[in-house]
Amino acid sequence: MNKNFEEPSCNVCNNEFNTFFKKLTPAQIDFLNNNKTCSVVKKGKILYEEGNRISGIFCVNKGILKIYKTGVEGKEQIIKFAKQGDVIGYRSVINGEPACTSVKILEDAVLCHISTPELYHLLRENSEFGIELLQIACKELGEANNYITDIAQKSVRERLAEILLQLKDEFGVNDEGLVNIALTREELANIIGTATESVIRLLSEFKTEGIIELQGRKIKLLDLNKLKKISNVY
Amino acid sequence: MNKNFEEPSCNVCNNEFNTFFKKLTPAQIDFLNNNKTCSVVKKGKILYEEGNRISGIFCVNKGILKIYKTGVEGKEQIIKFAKQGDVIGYRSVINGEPACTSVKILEDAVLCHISTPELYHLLRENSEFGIELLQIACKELGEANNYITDIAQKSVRERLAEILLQLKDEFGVNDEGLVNIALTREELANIIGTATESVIRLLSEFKTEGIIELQGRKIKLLDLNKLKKISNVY
DNA sequence: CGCACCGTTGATTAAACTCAACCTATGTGG
DNA sequence: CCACATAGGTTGAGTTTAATCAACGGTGCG
Repeated sequence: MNKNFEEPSCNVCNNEFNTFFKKLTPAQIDFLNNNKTCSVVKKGKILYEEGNRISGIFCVNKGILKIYKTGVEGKEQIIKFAKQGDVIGYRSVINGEPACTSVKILEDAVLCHISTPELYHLLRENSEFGIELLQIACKELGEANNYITDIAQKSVRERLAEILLQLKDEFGVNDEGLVNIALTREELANIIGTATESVIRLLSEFKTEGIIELQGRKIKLLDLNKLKKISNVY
Repeated sequence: MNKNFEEPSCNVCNNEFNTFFKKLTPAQIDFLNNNKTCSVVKKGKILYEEGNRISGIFCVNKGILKIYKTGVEGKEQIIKFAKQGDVIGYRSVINGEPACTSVKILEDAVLCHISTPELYHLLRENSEFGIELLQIACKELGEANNYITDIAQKSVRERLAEILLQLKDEFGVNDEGLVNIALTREELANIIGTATESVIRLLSEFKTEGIIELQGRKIKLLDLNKLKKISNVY
């Protein structure tokens, strides 16, 4: 845990991102600020693994995190990503269970840790805060349900198109139009639940069809309408 | 809405099932009792559909409900079932969105309706109640994540075996050893995300292998260990 | 009686996985 | 500095799984 950096203030996160603690009183925000512990975590590090007991939740101030499960024969299934303003680990903390996912840092991150007792203190003291967290959980639940339907019913081609659009929406594009997240082909495969080779073949099909452009791991979406059509999203 | 029946009391549900309102004060339980509206809903009825605005949540006092989404080309994807003690509809109410699932009654049900303002009143007044609902949401979220991994990685055979075990755990068996839920072959297919014919073929395989016994729509699991082995659950 | 729904089986097709080989870039140790 | 190892990316061939299409039997109901 590197401490040679300026710790982000909860007020700043609160103002700049759409955080889940926006209903806290100033005094409660101070409480958070005084009790949280922040750290810089380097790319490649594993924050925690499936089965670990975790001592609290993490707020993401900076960076990109990959949240995944390990399925049959060790195959990784990516559940979601977390970035600036997101909170992770609350599921395990709230249910008092070991983590059911692992978390790996994809881009150097700044994370703030709120311990379980501190979280519960705030949840008990401020019911609006609990409602806020409930909203996050319900939002994720809706997304998970959509995802189940997609994986169960759509072809790999449809799912890949859909994921490319989602990644663009979630991470945006840089000034060259490249989507702001660099994933290996294998990681893309582990999101949509397919084999690496299938992703490679489909990406090069999309490229041939002029729908996308590839620059190593970075992808530019050239024809959003075609992608939407392929993905069957309305 | 048939009113010729005895309305269940929240106290009774609270004592007999593991409900999410066990942290309410007696006064708050009274508030619920006085404000809820109960109804008998017959098998086959659709309680609400994807896209509907719903005016509150439902507690299940009796019956079995099927919660599903409509995916590509109208194909149904079953997300989960609800029974005695379960609560449904909270995701939409909390997020202030239209329902993202449809609900159909599979077995005659007794349902109690709590309106959105009443729910929020209790959530604001009693933070422990909010935590309780948060726990339910987090539990479902964990199940959804497991399900995503299963559908993405396991074969149809593995998934069918797993679902049979889950249905037994969730609904139990009657005195003849038959699992207490009657689903059509198509519905089984719509849980695991496959074609009806595939389910039929696999069920008859399992039967030939002496793993299960079929009596119309009712299923008896004869060899749990083999099923666990097939399903790859540890 | 005839229609609708469900269940079943067989034959064929298509989607996607697996396996294998090979290439490139990058990093490591002798 | 070279030899080698490692990880990621790509392509082709062959195989497997599961979907699709089609036909048909049973059951219940208006």
